[in-house]
Amino acid sequence: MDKNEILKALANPARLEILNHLKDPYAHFPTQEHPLELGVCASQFERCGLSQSTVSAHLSTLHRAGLVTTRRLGQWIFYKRNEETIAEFLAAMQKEL
Amino acid sequence: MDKNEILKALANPARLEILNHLKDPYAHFPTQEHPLELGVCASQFERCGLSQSTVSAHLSTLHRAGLVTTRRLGQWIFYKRNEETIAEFLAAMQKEL
DNA sequence: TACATAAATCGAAATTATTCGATATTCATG
DNA sequence: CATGAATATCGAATAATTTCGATTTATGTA
Repeated sequence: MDKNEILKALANPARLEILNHLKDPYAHFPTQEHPLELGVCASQFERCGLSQSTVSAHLSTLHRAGLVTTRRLGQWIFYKRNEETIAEFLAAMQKEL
Repeated sequence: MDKNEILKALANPARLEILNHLKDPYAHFPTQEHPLELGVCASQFERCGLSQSTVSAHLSTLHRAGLVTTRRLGQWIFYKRNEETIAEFLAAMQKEL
């Protein structure tokens, strides 16, 4: 867990919104064809008003920081929050900040 | 409390180090002439290997984010952690992240 | 194999962050 | 009022971030 990588990833409103929307996929991504239990696929996040390539870059940043997990199923990649890393980060911040 | 301002302020190793060193001034700034109860004055942070103007800019960023308080005494400005804002931020992260 | 869809990557432009040295400001002291 | 010390601000160079459209890659399907 790289704390600075995580802080840099969180220091952006769009990425914070992505992480937040992932907390309740049923509320925020009701249009997804695939079951939301699998996760949310990348294209769904374009409703935040960003282009496909920008969304992809943000998701890559979140993944690099360990804040989301990915799971490929066919041509789709499903994203979920990585609650373990998020909890570990929050605990570290409580302790060290 | 602007969460994004705080996250941006924290997403930098130098500023994180400043905040951390302020947790135990007696350990990290034993050379300061003035009593450390007043806080730590800006020039003390130059021991982190950054120039005076760079340190000043980092302290300004931390102050703008509300993470430190300042107190002017004569020609010195003493810095302390703003534990209230830090605690508020940590609580918000626990709740919202 | 050809085509369609999802996502990643590339290249470029605009903005923001980081850092410095030099200069300005603020305040105390002689 | 002149000087010195602490801090802030300015201007500039460089690097990193953000964003896009275009292209590429990977996968599934006709």
